[in-house]
Amino acid sequence: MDDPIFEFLSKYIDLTEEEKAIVSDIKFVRSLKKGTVLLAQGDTAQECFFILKGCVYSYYLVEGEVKVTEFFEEKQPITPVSYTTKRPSEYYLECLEDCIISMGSPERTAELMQKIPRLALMGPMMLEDELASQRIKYDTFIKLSPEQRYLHLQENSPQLLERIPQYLIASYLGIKPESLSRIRKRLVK
Amino acid sequence: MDDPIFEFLSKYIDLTEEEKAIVSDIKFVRSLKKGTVLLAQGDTAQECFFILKGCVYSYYLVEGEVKVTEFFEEKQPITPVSYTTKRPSEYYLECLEDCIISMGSPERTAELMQKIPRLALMGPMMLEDELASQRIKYDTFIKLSPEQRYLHLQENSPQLLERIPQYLIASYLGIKPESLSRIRKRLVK
DNA sequence: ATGCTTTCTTAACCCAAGTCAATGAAAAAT
DNA sequence: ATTTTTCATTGACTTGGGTTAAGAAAGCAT
Repeated sequence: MDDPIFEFLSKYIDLTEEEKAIVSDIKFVRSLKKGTVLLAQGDTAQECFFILKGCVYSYYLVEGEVKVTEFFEEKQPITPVSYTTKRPSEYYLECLEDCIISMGSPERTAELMQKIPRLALMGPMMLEDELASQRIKYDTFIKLSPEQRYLHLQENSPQLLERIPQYLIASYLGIKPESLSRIRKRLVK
Repeated sequence: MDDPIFEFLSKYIDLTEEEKAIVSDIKFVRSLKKGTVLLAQGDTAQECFFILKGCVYSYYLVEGEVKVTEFFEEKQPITPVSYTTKRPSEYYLECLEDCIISMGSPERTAELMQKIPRLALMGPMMLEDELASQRIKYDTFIKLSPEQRYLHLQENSPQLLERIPQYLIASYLGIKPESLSRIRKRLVK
């Protein structure tokens, strides 16, 4: 059983084979086409996600303009703010490629917790990790200029530059596609 | 007993008078002069903080330049990343005014948890709040231009503009003091 | 293959923020 | 009270990202 979901869970908790079988039994996987909107602004999230295959991004629509805040890849969990707060989402979640995604619902989560109580310990641990990475993201953005942010991305997540269109990378860096083109040109020298 | 610390705790948990007495007994309060460094880059935090009076800010030193990431005021808890991870801090925490601060240590926290076990429930709740506000901060920064960020601050935290020197506000907005001066001048019209 | 759409690049021009330097105002130190 | 230091503003000039528009390149569908 080399499901990516177990590789992820093992970061927090060691499951027995029986427990893995329970998880496999309960989990709900769907294949989604590129462009599928997992969560729209204004809607309240009914599900959280775990990416088995593919790539998802989150963005705000500000006066008709896309402002990308995050890319998610394989083995990453996505817990929309709206899923936690039960209030309408301020941002979109959309598949950037054809995706295979495990969908989490409050009901399935409750069932899992009931059958494997110690899974509940994962919650705060994931929260802590999430908070740490969110802080790093903010601090990095504040500390660096657009050009430095591009270099930082190249250094730390080169695979994103391969798989994601440049106009979305530009948005993620807080600049326009034209500016990213110029930055890349400058850096070649 | 109108200690600000109880007003804060009541957001998460209702304490009886006896429990409040226990908290009062264990808590450790100190008065600190303006300019006191609560945590220096490179040091590992031994304490977390709760501001009873005064104002604290966090900043990175990047190539000799101060990059402010956050201001903390009365009734705000400060849990340095370094306190959670036990690794050296990447940023500074410093008193912007004379402060009265309640200091939290692992030992005192353990003692509190032992005497009032349900306080442990607060941890994940605070984490969740912290994560939400961190996300909002990042998203706001990404979505807005420097000028819009200034207006946003004026709208949402006008008291900060009163009590904090402009060159630190400028840094917090991601710009230079001269630029903030010009923005303010533009906006007067 | 062929055309159609999406994405990327380039160029010319504009504007806001950065830089450097000087001055003035306010706060702190003595 | 006066000196010193810190903070805020202004001006002249530079720089880098935004805007607009055009064309090239890469993907996609038929």
